[in-house]
Amino acid sequence: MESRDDMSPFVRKLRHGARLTEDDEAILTRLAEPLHRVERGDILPEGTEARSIVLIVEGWACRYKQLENGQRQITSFFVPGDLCEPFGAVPALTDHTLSALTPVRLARVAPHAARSAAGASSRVEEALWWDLLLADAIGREHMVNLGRRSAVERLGHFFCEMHLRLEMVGLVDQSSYDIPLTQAELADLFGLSAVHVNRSLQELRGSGFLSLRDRRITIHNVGALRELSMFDPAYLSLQHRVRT
Amino acid sequence: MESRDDMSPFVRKLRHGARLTEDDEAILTRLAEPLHRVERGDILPEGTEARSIVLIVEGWACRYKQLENGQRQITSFFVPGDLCEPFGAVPALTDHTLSALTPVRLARVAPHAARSAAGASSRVEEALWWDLLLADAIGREHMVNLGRRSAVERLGHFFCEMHLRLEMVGLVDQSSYDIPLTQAELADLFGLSAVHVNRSLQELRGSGFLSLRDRRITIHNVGALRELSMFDPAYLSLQHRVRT
DNA sequence: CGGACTCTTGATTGCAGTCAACTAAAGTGG
DNA sequence: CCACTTTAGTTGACTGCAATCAAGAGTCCG
Repeated sequence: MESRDDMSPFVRKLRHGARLTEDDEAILTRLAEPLHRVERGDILPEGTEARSIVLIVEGWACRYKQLENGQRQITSFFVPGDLCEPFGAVPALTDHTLSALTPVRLARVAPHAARSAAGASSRVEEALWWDLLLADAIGREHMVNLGRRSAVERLGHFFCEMHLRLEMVGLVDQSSYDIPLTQAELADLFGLSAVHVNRSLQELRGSGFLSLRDRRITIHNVGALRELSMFDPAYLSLQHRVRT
Repeated sequence: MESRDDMSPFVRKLRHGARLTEDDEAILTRLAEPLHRVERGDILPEGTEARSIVLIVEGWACRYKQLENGQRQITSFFVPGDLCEPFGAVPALTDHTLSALTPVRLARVAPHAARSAAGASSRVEEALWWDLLLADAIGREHMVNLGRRSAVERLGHFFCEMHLRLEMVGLVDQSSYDIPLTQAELADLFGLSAVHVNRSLQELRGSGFLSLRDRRITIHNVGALRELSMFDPAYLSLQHRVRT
C-alpha cells in the first residue's frame, strides 16, 4: 500500500468528498490506470467521439470552444486529480475541445468502469458524485466571474480558486504554486484581451497582492485577495455526508 | 397509459436522450410525482440544505448567485422538464439560490429515488446521464455567451437556444413561444445592465429578426438569427447510443 | 389615487478592446 | 554558432461598447 503522500491526486482529491476505506481507494487507484502521456496541444478536438473519460494525473489542461470569428473561450481548467467529464458520460460527439496546456500524464477511464466503481462501493459513489457537483460549482462561479466581476476581480478570484484546488491535491507550498499559463490563455479564460490581462496583473502586483514570475505565483495576503475578488471558499467545500 | 401529448415534459424531454420503453416512461413518470406549487420567488435560498432535487413541470425557474456588491448573476434557466440539479446530487448546502421566475409546478425527487430509477433500467440510466450532459453543454455555451459574445449576440443566442429547448417539450408554436422574463432578469442572465438589454432588444426588433411583445417572442427568421449570434444547434442534440 | 414595476430614452462616463511598436527570451536552421 | 523567426510580455495612443445616472411614460395593483 502506498503512503498517503504517494497517492494519486485523484484519490487525494476524492478523500475530501467521502470517507474512503483502503478498498475504496484501491478501486479508485485502479480507475486511474494505465497512464498515457500527451504533449501540449489538443487532446480531443471538437466533434471527436469521446469513448473514454480523461483523468488528469499530471499537468494542466482545459476545455475550450472556438468561435467562428476567431475568438476562443476556455470553459474549464483541469489540474491533477480532475476528471474532464462527468463520470457517467455517455460516448458522444464532443461539442468542445479538450486541450493540454502543458505536457500531461493522463488516464483514460472507460465510462462503464467509472459507473461500476460507483456500483461497487457506496462511498466511492458518493465521492464521484461529490466530484461532479464540485465541478459544477466551479463552473457556476466561473459564470459569475465572466458576467459580473471586473478584470482585476476575475484574476484575483481565479488565483484564490486555484490556490484551494491545488491545495486539495498537495500542489501548494505556503501560498505559492506553479501556474503554467500564458497571459493569452488567461485572457481566453476570462473573456478579456491579452493586453488587458497584462495590465490587470500589473495592478495586482503593484498593489502587493501577489507576485507572478517564471510561471509561479505567490499570494502575499490571501485574506486581502479574497476580499478584493469577493471570493467565498464555500463553493469548493461542499460538505459530504453519508447517504441514508 | 397517457397519450403521447399528455406526457409530462420530463418524459418528453428524456425521450430525446434514449429509446425508452413504456416501462421506462412509467418509471420516469413516477419520479415526477407528487406535484407542488410554488409562487414566484426563491425556492431554495443559498445555504439551505437541499434534500431533494427539484424538477420543473410547469413555469420557469433559474439559479442565481448574489454578489456582495449587490450584483446578481443568473447561472442557469429551467423550463418544464428540467431537473435543477444533477440527478445523483448528494444532500448538501447549496451555494446558490433556486428561484421561480413565474408560478411553478414542480416535483421533488429524492436522490435515492433518482439513482434507483437509473439502476432499474439501463435506458433510464442513459437518459438521465444524457440529460445531465445536456445541462453541462448548455452551461458551457452560456460561458461562451458571457465571455465572448456582444450584447446583441447574447440575446440572439439565448432566444435560439430556448427555441430548441422549448421545442423539445412541445412549448413552441411555429417560431414563437412564451418568454416570461423581464429585461432586468435578462440583464442578470447576460451580465449586462437592464438599459443595455433594452437597447439591444430594440436593435433586434428594428432589424426584423424578431418580435417580442406581451412576454411572447416570435423569431421571424431563425436561420438569420442563428447566423447573427453564431448559434450552432449541435450542442443541444448530443446524440445518444446504446451502452455496450 | 399613490406606489411599485417595467420599459424607454438621453447624456455622460469609464472599462476594456484594438492597433501598433518594442523588448526579451527561446527555439530553428543554415 | 549565429542570423532568423516565433512566442511572450510590456507599453502607449486611441476607440468603442456597455455602465451609470437621470427622467419620463405606461401599467398594474392595493
